[in-house]
Amino acid sequence: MSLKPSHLKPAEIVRRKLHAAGLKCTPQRCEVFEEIVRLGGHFSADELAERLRGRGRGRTISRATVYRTLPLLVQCGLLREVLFTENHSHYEAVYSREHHEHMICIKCHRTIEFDDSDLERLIRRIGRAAGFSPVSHKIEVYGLCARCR
Amino acid sequence: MSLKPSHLKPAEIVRRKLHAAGLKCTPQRCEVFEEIVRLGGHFSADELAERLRGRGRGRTISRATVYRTLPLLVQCGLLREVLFTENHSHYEAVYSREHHEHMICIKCHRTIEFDDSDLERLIRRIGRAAGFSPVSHKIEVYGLCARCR
DNA sequence: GTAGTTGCAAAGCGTTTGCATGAAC
DNA sequence: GTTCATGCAAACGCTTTGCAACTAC
Repeated sequence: MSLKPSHLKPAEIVRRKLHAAGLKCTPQRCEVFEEIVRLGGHFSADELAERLRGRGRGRTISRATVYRTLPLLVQCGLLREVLFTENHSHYEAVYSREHHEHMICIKCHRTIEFDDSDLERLIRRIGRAAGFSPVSHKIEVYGLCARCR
Repeated sequence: MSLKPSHLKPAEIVRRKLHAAGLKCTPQRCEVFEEIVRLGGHFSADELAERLRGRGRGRTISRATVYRTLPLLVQCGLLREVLFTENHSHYEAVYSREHHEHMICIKCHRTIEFDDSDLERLIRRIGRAAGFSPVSHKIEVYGLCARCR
């Protein structure tokens, strides 16, 4: 990431990123991203739409707009998709978070985030060895968390 | 896997596994599994239901039965879920296939299967280090395949 | 002014479920 | 005979879309 999020407001980040991608910046898109930053973790499109429906300061943000905006934010590198275990998309902000993977407890469904540089390196090496140019990846480990064992 | 699939017909495999799990063995369940073995790769529930609808030798297999059967086959270790990129479940047979991960081309959407023992070992080690008892995992690497570069 | 975005409501699609019938054990 | 599986059709929940009004640029 070239932008230093800590020095910029979410609204400004999203404005720059959208423009960089040749997309228009609208109040709705800003508010979608601001809400994502506010909630700070994983979320489903539906969940987010629900939060924004109540939160409409003056204007309402329709479910359709949320669904249309999220793929755009992924496209301009502000979000990524995660946790495809359930049958609907989940996202999280790339902004202000380091890359990480997920461990998911098969009993309590809590998720633990982790990162491991050896793992990252190995994944890239394996990809290249297969004639592949790795761009991104997703690792999910299922098992019992410390509390549930 | 304790069963040696190469020595047994799919119908026999599924019969044993279902009984071992205390589930009934029905012609429909056998045919579902036979069709899965026949097609040999990934598939969605819907896709499979479609194939089985035409294929009904004598009896038809309803979409509902397919949807009800797949989780049972996962439960008794014959299938696993994979590729959650799309918004519907995908499965593949565990039978006769070694554990493997997926690389997915972001351009042509072809998938390449791979396996790496270092990677497997590392994943398990990281899990344990976090106080986690890893049971299974899923790795998806996205990028450009050799042909699309 | 133009191209693109929004909200609404309706449609879409994969999946699940209630119920009466039927089959496995 | 009892318990569980099946097929059908209807319901479900998340997501997408057509359209007319509106807004960023």
